Amino acid sequence: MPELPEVEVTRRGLLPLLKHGNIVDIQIRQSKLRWPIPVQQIQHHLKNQPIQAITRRGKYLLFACKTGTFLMHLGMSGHLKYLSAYQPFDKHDHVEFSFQTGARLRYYDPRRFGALLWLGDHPLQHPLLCSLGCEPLTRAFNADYLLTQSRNSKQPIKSFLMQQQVVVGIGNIYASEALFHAHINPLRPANTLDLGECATLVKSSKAILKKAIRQGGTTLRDFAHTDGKPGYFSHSLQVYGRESEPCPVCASPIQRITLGQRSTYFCGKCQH
DNA sequence: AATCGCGCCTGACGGC
DNA sequence: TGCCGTCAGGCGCGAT
Repeated sequence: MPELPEVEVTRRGLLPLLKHGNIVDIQIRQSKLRWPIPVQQIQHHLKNQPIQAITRRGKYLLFACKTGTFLMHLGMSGHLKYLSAYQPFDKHDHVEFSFQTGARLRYYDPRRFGALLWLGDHPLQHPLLCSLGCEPLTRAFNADYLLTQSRNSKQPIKSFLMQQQVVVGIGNIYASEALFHAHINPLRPANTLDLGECATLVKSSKAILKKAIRQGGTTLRDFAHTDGKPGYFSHSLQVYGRESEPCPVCASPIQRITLGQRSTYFCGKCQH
């Protein structure tokens, strides 16, 4: 469940963990994720430590402890289960952290494209984090920034928007949604957008992400108390996954094309 | 320097 | 019923 809104909703849902005392046990049932989990380091640095803060950078979750920080990425299919007591393990429950109070945090990821790494004392200097672009919901992501960044890129704007070195957190779904909202054709070379279009796209991206996070608030309750199924937000998607359906604005059929080997949805009439 | 395409994995779904 | 191809929300890497 990997784009920024889902990760942010997950982060907020996990904050109660800060009150569950020390991690008393870490069970790693499958260490082969995108990179092998550094089992020894994780065990050594986290056992008998409380989690002091949970933050997010792009789609990465960062868990801070006195001994350092560990990173979690949910890949394509990962999500976290926050249990108040033991439950039987699912086949794809790869890691479990048990807390003093009996609460448990489980990392579940059928496709295993995710990651769990130990970053130590200077997490933001880690290679995975140090070259990330700005956070989309901050003032750093603005029209001037997007204009400057895009000047020497001929990439389709949709692919460009998904580059985490430019702006973090926008994945395949929200890229299509933001461009639809901004009335910009996903195929447009990034360097052909003018300042006004950059402003619109920035505004649209922020609006879409914020709305998704708000709706994730609903999912948050499910996340904490039921089986932890990820939120899909599909009911609010305007174009994603809606090939051939009428455009919600002009009713002409939504088109699906492939860009950078990813499905891309747009309205050929509304988006220029 | 920028961009493309591959591969990592499992599972769901549709067609035959 | 089973088999097979296709598709899936990410991302780093090597090749061009």
